[in-house]
Amino acid sequence: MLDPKLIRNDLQFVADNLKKRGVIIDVAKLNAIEEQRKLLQVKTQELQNERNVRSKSIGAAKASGKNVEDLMKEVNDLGASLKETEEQFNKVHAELTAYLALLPNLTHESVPEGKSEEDNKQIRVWGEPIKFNFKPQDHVDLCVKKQWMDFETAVKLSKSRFVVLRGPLARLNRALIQFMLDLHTIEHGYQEINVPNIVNAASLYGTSQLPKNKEDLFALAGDEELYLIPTAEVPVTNTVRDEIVEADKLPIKYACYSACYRSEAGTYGKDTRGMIRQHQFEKVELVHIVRPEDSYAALEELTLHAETVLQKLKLPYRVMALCTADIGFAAAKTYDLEVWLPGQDRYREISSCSNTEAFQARRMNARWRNPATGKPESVHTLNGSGLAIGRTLIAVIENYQDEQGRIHIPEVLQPYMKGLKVIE
RNA sequence: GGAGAGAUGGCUGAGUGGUUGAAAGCGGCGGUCUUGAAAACCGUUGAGCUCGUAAGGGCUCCGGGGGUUCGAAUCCCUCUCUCUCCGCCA
Repeated sequence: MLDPKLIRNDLQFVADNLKKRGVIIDVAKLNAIEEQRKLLQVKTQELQNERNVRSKSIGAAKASGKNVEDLMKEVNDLGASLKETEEQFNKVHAELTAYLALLPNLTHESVPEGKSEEDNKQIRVWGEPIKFNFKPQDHVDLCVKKQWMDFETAVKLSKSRFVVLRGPLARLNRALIQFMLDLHTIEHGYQEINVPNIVNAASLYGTSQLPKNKEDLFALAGDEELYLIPTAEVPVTNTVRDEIVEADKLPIKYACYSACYRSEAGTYGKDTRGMIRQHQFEKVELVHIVRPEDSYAALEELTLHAETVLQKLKLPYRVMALCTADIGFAAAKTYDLEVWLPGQDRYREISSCSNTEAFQARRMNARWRNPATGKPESVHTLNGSGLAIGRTLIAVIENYQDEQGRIHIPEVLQPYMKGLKVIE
């Protein structure tokens, strides 16, 4: 949610910023609705005040034994017009709130302007794509015939876009999870957290997967409105919903392993081969809750923490600053990490690190007590993958293959594989 | 799944229709005393919205939503959650 005060005071500024995303808002119409809201709110409050004052006088009159019938009749008439004004106000207010909930975050001034993902800006490159002296295979060719990776059985069990992992690959998958959690908790100072994988609508509204991106979610059948999490960002960030965090508790840094579930609506025919795009995948998510003045330093830090995973695995990657056309709904600024995949002969997204500033915090009513003012103020929230497990697994498989189709185990993972150096 | 009890401010807890945004205690903050600290004493201490240049007004909130009433923390309906007992269960 954008700052309502900013909407009121400088709507043109908001409109100009959103235009860079390709979002056009009707400034005149919005201003008119806002004007209405103000009028009705003031009128409602005036009538409420009158009712309160008169009702109190009835109490006083009654206590002194006077006849109160005329007084009561007067206030009764007042009640009707109050009710009507209240209803009008509620309607306008709800309309305004619903509209604002659909507006994305403003982008930071450092975000490159663009028209499509083509305009994302490369920030830095780490490592170089390996030159194989044979034709590298992709993860599907490397793993399916050995039955380490089994898409057919997954379809039988569920449907397309699921996978079954077996034996050494299942173990390698687990090793990656362990390695990442250890790295972030022991070396990067994160607190490990384990959270529900099923959440309510309020949580999804808080991190802004609702109301706008409902079609990307798996909803549970039943009387209650519940959803599978599309990312641990939802439950982890919502831990501070409706809280006032004391200043000395900040920054809060959580590392969370979880499965993620996405319907991938609108991606038919995209990445249908292999386990690049699945309905269910695993991820170690990083979340920061910080003071507003610290959030851009925190974004750099969080991104570096995600990069460290790739560096320790010796996987070549590049960092991209998403442009105004490609950046997510809640984000003010986003870096994507893209890992080199020899099987596709290109870089693919493996992590997305975003500063949402106070956008989610306002929706969640997540605040901290600013010692400078003594008042509760919105925190800033950040999130990033550190990293997506499935895609990291693919990257390891494809980058660490040899001519015989064996997969070598990266050094940092060997302790998690009982010292195993190669799987074949 | 069945039966019962409950949800009040940072916490404990009073309040069952009329100056109650809410007693009291604890905690927090400020002060007096003290070399310092503790104790004691005094003061202070919820959030959101809104009008106003300001000073200062006003509105809303006692788990959520709805209703009754001139007036609701207090009465009614409903939902959610918590606790106790029974059953089931990883």
